[in-house]
Amino acid sequence: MDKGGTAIKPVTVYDIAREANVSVATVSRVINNTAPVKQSTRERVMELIVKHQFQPNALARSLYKKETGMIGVILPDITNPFFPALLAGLDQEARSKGYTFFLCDTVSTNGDSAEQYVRESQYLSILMEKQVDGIVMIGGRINLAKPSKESICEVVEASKRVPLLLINGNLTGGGITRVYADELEGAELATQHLIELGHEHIAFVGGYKHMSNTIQRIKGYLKAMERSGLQTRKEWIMDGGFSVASGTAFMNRLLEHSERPTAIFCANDLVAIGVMKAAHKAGIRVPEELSLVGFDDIPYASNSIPELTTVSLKCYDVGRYAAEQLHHMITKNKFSRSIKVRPELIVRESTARPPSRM
Amino acid sequence: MDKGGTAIKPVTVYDIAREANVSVATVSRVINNTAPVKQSTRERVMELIVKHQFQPNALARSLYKKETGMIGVILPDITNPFFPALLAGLDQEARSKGYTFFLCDTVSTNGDSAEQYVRESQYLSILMEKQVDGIVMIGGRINLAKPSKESICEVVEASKRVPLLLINGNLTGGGITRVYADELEGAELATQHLIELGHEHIAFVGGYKHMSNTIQRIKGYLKAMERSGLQTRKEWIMDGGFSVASGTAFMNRLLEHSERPTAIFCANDLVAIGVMKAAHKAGIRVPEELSLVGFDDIPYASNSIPELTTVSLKCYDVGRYAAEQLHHMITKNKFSRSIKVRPELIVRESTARPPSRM
DNA sequence: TTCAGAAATGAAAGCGTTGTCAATATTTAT
DNA sequence: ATAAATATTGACAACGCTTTCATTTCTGAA
Repeated sequence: MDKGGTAIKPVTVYDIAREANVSVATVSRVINNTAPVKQSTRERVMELIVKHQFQPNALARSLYKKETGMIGVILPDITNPFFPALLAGLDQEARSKGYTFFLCDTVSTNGDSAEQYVRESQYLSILMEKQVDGIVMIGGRINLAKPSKESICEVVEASKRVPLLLINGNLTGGGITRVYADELEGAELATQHLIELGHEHIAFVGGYKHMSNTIQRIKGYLKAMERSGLQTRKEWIMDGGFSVASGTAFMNRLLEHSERPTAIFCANDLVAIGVMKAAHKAGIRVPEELSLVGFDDIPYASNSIPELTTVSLKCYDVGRYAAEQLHHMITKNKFSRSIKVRPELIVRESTARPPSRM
Repeated sequence: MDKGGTAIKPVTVYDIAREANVSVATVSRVINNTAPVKQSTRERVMELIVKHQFQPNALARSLYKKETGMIGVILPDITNPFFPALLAGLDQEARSKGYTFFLCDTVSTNGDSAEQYVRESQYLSILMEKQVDGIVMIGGRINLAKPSKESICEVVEASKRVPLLLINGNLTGGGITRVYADELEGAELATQHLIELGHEHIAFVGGYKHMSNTIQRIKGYLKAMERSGLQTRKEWIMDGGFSVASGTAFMNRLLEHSERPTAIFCANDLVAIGVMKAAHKAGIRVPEELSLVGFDDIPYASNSIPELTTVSLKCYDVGRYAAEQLHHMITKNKFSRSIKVRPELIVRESTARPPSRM
């Protein structure tokens, strides 16, 4: 247990107390301003504290106080540009309330989602053992269209022990508080935009049909199409990925047929960018010959050429609300109500009227 | 301190011990396999542990053992696509050794760097109070060309109390262990590549001259230019940002003059993308009329149209080495030697021979 | 049966804080 | 000067765990 050599022996309240000729209680009082201390002794203690650069041991404090000021965040992949905005919102709000984050990225290097799920479980345990004040879960298993019985059980069980909040995802049972974006409405918005521009042949590509977010987006797309009495085609609804690479693959598959849609609604921005690349390579101009709308409004969406029309899920707001709700759950220990946040269409350059028929 | 209502009263070793009719010592022994326990009692205790889903309190354990298994990471902005790869490397290596991360993002919402620096200090304190086993600092103040006396002092002071490792940055004094990419060599590589393609008129744009990374990159650029006896011009060396927006601004400024470079080496990929956008708007084709090389090899570099030639700083490796070194410092308590990792040129589509003169 | 040695267990100290409660020092009022 | 306040302070238990050291229980050999 001893690490030998170079480390300075940490100074404790006892050291300070001894040297200042007071009791540890008094030292504690000046540190925390928790009770009046005579001016002269306060100064004496303070001096020693700065002299020794004394830093109270948060473990001991938390052990006694039963609060750590830490919030654990479990997310599937920090690399996904979708998350930083969410985290920024969470952070902003949580920091102002004195919390600090414990980030747990469950991404598996080999992309194996089974491995990812076990890491979610592991982190859930670790966070509880570390006595975090609350836990936020984003994506991963809770994002499955059909979460397994065990997943639900595990999360519900955890939520009984520690304030736990779900962001986005699909774990609606068990009375767990959620803060989530209305993906269905977002998809409707996107599709409606295309329709209003005059498009009638609209494809949907991207995502995974076993994930709830994809299902919601497809539902929204279908709803908008139906409302306008527009036909949809099986071959024009494709899933199989959220990446740029999958986007180019989708587009290339679309290109194999003689008939092509005049607009594509992509499951997310990355896919849209992939589609844009493939279109570019095939000599198809966006938006003149092909309109594209993405989803998520990742920072890069405004960097592409042309800039991408997309729908913002208001991640920053989602994060803020989540932190607010969680704080409420921690301090009042109530199950808060779930919050749905409404998305917003961001029109940029990748959409236009369809090419006129000849 | 009581949070009332819904929370389950946590079960402790005492509860298990009482119900199993053994002492807490025995319970501890079966949990940690730290001494032989009779098979029958081990089973009895185990049963109760799973029955109550007992989870030992990591605070109490760490308090006694003086180790938390946590590594604190202080970085300036998780949003910067440069970091995820670094973190992935760190994470991969550190997790295998049983550590878990404590991520501290010091970004300030209003972009005020002064605020950022105080947050670095705050986090440094918080991490030490939370008794992390080690700390990794990336970017921020340590990245300044001239770090302030106080910064250096503070970091050196911290490094005396806890194993501390710097990634990249410029805090070379004080005998602090660093793991860093050789930015100078990277810049040389990039410039050399352009020169070998036949370019003679090469500009450097981006970065901030008060930051050490920018200075290194400019140095490497100048070194390569000089070696080949190529002229450089004051107006073709511009700094002022690392963002896409600043990139387009640089390009537009370049466009104001009648003479233009045939190639631009950008301080990072984001700037390169901004330049590319501005070039596209001005009707200048990349790479036919203008070659572009970026720096960092962020994931997006291969998503742009055309794909960006850039230099990889081997972030993943840097992260892995850092975790290795830090682990060594934690367990052996030695100051490890600093490690320099060599960058690599990634040739993609944004560079070509210069347009032939007419 | 008896005893040495091994195996299994328990009691209690400590890790570094905070908070309670009682004791002491200092004022203020009489 | 003295009693009755009030303002400061200290001793100690508690937080939940691990580990040391001593004790008890068991094993097999004499």
